[in-house]
Amino acid sequence: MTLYKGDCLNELKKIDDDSIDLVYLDPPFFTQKTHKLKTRDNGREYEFTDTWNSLDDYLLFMKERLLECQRVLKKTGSIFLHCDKSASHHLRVILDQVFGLCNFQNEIIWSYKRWSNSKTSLQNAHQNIYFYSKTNNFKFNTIYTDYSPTTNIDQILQERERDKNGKAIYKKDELGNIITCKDKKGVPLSDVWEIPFLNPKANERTGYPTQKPILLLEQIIKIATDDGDTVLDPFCGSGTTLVAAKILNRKYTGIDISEEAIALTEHRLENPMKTKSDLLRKGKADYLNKNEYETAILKNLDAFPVQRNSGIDGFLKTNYLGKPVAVKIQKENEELNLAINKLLGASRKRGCKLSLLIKTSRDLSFIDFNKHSDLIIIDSYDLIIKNHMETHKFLSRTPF
Amino acid sequence: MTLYKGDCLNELKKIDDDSIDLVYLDPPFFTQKTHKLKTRDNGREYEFTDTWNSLDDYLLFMKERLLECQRVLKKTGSIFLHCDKSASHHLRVILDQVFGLCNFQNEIIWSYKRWSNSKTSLQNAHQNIYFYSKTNNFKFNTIYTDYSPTTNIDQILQERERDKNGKAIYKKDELGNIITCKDKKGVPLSDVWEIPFLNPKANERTGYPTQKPILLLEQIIKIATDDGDTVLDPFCGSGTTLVAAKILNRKYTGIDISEEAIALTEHRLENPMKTKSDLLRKGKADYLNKNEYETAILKNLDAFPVQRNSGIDGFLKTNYLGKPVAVKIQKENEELNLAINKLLGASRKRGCKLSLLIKTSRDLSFIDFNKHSDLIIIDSYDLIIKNHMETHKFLSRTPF
DNA sequence: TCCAGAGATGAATCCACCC
DNA sequence: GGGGTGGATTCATCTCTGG
Repeated sequence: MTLYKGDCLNELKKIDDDSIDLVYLDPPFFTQKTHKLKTRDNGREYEFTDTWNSLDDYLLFMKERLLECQRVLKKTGSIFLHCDKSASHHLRVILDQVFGLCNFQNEIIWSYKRWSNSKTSLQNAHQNIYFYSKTNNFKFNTIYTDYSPTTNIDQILQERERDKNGKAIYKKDELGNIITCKDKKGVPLSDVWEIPFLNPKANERTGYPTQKPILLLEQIIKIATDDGDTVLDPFCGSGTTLVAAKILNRKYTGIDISEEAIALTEHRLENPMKTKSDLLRKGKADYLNKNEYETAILKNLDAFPVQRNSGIDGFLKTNYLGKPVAVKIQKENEELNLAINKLLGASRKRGCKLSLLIKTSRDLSFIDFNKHSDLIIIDSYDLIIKNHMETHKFLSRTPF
Repeated sequence: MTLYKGDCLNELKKIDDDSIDLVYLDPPFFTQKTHKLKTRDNGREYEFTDTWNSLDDYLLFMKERLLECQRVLKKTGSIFLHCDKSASHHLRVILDQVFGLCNFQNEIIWSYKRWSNSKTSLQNAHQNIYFYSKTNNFKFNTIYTDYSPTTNIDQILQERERDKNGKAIYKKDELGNIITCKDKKGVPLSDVWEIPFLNPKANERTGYPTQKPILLLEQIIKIATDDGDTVLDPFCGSGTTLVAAKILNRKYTGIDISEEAIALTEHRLENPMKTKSDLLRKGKADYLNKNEYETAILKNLDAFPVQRNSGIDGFLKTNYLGKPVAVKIQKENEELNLAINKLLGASRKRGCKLSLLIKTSRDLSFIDFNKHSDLIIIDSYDLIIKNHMETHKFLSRTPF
C-alpha cells in the first residue's frame, strides 16, 4: 500500500531483504523510442522515453535493478519480467546470472490480436514474460482452464496405464469396461496466454502508453501469491499491477520515477476500473455465428466470413467491377424470396455489383431474373445431390 | 534434391556460396537428454543424443555451423532457426553476431496444446523460431489469414478519410453513399502460429523424435521462397522440411549425421504423406494449393477423402441404394471425358450406383447423359462464378 | 541520404438507435 | 426500457512521399 516516487534503484534500497512475495516489472523494452499517448478526451498527454546510448548501458541499468529485486524477494518469492523481442535474449542472460539458471521456471508468451498494418515481415502479436523463482522452494498455485472444445472429454475421464512396451493405454476392468478416474479440475494453465490487448476504445485505458490489461496481471498474481501477500512493481507506470493486487486483496508497493505516473496510479487505486472484455467472457466461439456447413461453403468459394450482418454471410476475396461481391447462404426454413430480398438489400447498401445466393432447399417460387441481373443463384452441391436422389427414388418406386 | 550423410559442418562446405534461398534448421536444443522414440508398430527405435560437456561447447558447435549457413545463403535468402527455451536466448545472441541485429526479422512462436499434468510450473506449450535475413533486401511473401470474428467486415470494406479535425471518418460520395475500397486480401499472418502438435497417432508420424508437423514447415517455406527455389535443412532428421519442400515444388537439400535418419528421409520422400489433424480440417489453415481446394470441396460435400486412387477422390458419408457414392474432382488440365471415364471405371469396380463429378473447368465436350444415368456432373461454385463474370465482361465490351 | 508528415489499417470496444 | 444490431471510434505501427 505504498507508492514511492523516484528511481527504483534508490527506492528499492528502502525495502527490507526477504520481504516481497512477487515482483512484476515492465521496464523500458529498449525500443529506442519515446512513447507518447493522449487521454481519450485529449485532455492530457503522458510520455516516457526508452532511448539509450548503447545496449550495454541499458543492460547495466537493468542488472543493477534486478539485483535489488532479487534481494528484497522472500525465499519463496518469484519474479516476472515483462519484455519484448527488442532485448528479451539479453535480459534472460542477465536473469540467469542474477537468479541462477536453475531458478528459471517459464517463458510466458502473452499473445494477442491487434489492429494491424502492412509490413515486410510478420506482424508482432506477442510479448515475453520471464518467470524466475528466488529458490527452488517457491510458491506456485496451479490455475486450471477449461478443456479445449476439440478435446474428447470422455477420454480424459478414463484412467490410463502402461502396457508391456511402456505405451500408455486406457485401463479396463476384467470385463473390458472402461474405468473412469477421479474428478478432474480442467487443464493446467500453459505458458502461452491469449489475452486481448487493451482495446483503443476500452474504458480501462488511462492514456498512459504501454498500459497492460488488468487481466494479465491478475493471472500472474494468482499464480505466485496468496491472499495478503505482497506484490512489488518497480516500474509501475499507470499502476495496473497495483490495481490488480488491490482487486485480489494483496498488499502492494509501487515505484515510478515519473510524478505523473504516481499521481495517475493513486487516482486509479481510488477508483479501480476494469474492462469487462466481452471477447474473454463469452469466448471467441460466441462470435462465430456460422455453422460448419456454412463455413465450408464460404471456404470453398474463397470468401471471407462476415459475422455481424444478417443479409450477408461473406464476401469473395476478389472484387467484381471494382466492388465487393456479397455471398449469402439460404438458411434452413428461410424462404428463397426472403433470402433474396435480404441479400439484395444489404448488397445495395454496400454498392455491390454482384451478389451470390447459395440455394440450399427446394423452393419453387417464381423468380424474375430480369429484375435481378446482379444476382447469381447457385444450387448447393448437396441440394443437387438430394434432388437427384429423390427424383430417382420416386422413379424407381413408380411402376412403368 | 540431394541428401548428404555426415556432420553438416563438413557437408555444408560442399555447397556453393550464395546458392540457397532458405535455410531451416532444427538443431539439438541443449536439453541435455537423449531422445528416443519407437515407431507406432514398435518395430524400430530412433534416437539421438543432445548432451554436451558445457553450454560453451554447444554454442561453439552452433556458431561454426551457422556461419556456414550464412555463407551459402543468397543475398535475398533467409534463415529460420527452431529452438526452445533451453538455449533460445544464447542462440539469438549468436544469430545477432552472425547475421547482424539489423537482419533480425521475427521471433515466431509456435504454440500447440498438449496433455499435461505439470504441478510446479506452467506447462510448456510453445517453441521459438528465429527468422533472420541475410540482407535487408530479402524475399518475403505475405500470407493472409481470415479477419477476427469480432471485426465488422462491411466496415472494413469502406474507404476512410480525415475530417478537418483530423479524425478518421468514412468516405461518402456526393449522394451520401458509402465508398467501398479495393480488394482486401485478409489479415497478414502474425508471429504467433497455433499449429497442433503432431498427434501421437497421426499417420504422418514416422517414429523419429522431435518430428515437426508438415504444416509448420509449409508455412515457413511459403513465406521465404517461391516455386523452384532451394531449401536447405542441415539437421534434417526425419526429413519433414524436405517433404514439405517437395509438396510445394521447391528444390531441397538435406544433411544429417545419422544413417538411419537419411534412410528414413529417403523413404518419406518417395512417399510424401500429409495428414491434417481435425483441428486444422475445421478451417484454421489457409487454403492455397490445389490439394487444399479439393479438401474444401470434399468437406463441403460431407465426403471423406481417399488417398491414392486416380479415379476417386472421396466417398459421400451417406450411401445411396446401399452402395457408396464416389466423388471425383476434375483436375486442372484434365479433360472432362477422361475424368468421367476414370471415375466411372473406378466406381463400377466398387459397385457404386451413383457417382459425382465436380466439374472445375469450361469444357464443351459432348456428353451422352443417356449412357450415364449413374453419374451426376456438378459445376463447382467457382466455375459458375467465373462463367458469369466472363460472360458479363464480354457483353459489356460488345456495343449493342 | 534522411527525416517529417500523411496515409492506411483492423481489433474490439463504445454507444446511438430501433423496436 | 432493455436487449440486440450495427455504425463510430481509437491507437500503434508500418509504408510512402516530398523536400
